Amino acid sequence: MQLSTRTRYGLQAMVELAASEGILSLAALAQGQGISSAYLEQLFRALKQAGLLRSVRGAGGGYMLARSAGEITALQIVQVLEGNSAVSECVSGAGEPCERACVCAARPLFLELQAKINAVLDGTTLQDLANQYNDQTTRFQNVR
Amino acid sequence: MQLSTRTRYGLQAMVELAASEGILSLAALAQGQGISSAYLEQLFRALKQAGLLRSVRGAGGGYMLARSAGEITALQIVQVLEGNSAVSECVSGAGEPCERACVCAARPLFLELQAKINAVLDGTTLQDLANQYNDQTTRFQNVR
DNA sequence: TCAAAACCCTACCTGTTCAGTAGGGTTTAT
DNA sequence: ATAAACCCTACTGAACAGGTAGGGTTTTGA
Repeated sequence: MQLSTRTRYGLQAMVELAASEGILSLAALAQGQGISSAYLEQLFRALKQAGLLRSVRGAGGGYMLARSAGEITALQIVQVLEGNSAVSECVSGAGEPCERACVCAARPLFLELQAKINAVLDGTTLQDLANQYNDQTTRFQNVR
Repeated sequence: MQLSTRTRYGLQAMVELAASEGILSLAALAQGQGISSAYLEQLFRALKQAGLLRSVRGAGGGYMLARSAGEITALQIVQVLEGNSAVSECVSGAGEPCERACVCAARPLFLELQAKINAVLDGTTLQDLANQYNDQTTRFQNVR
């Protein structure tokens, strides 16, 4: 039931991009999160192919959001990075339900669960997260 | 993000027990779901240790719910069968948040997600699922 | 009584996935 | 032209999911 680290790292890096409102290099982002840039690169490649990121090559280059932060939802990011985002195969939109669907005792529960999860993810944009992130960081710095 | 088959099978079997309102043998339940009784047994042992099931040994024995179906929630079952029921370590009630919690961009999202998931699971009892199951089965039989 | 049904328990196995590394390419600013 | 930075493929090691195997012990019912 856990989200993968791919998703966690990817989300965090996307929020940093949203908060910085500009271009950031892979190396800078990776260092900020304490992971290797090679690993973060894999995640960013997937996000780029999905149309959520744009990249600028060459010295001084880096990554930036392909759209405004308010137009990118957590759901979009999760769907790209999480291999299997459905709670159970039988409720993944694409595939057909399992052959026992019409007698599956748990399916109504799974459907409800999936709906709520998607609602939360789809209702949260990078802008929302970036705002919270800024508040949090500010408070944190004040405390120090 | 998927639930394990342990959880799915366990839930389904528990609902069957709730719907039958009596004692059922492991063999009968396993056959009903098309899995081996040895596998289902593992799940049931865990559920028994957690106080959700009672067993009767010997010929003619089997398993039954330890409490009424209305008093057993999906959350209880999931927590027993799903090794790691939290969306992310940093929001699992027991452990402390990760060392980056106060600067984690994604934590507010994870907290909200976890809360909604738990609300759905905790708000669903075996009785609810058994009712839906009976309705469904009845309709299905009528169609045939 | 005694055999079979049924629960009880511990190991083990096997394939997949996660998490991450390695290492070489190509583009571009300076 | 050189170094920064993105681009891409392949591989690896550990953990876990999803079972199987095989031997107990308890109890019923003929």
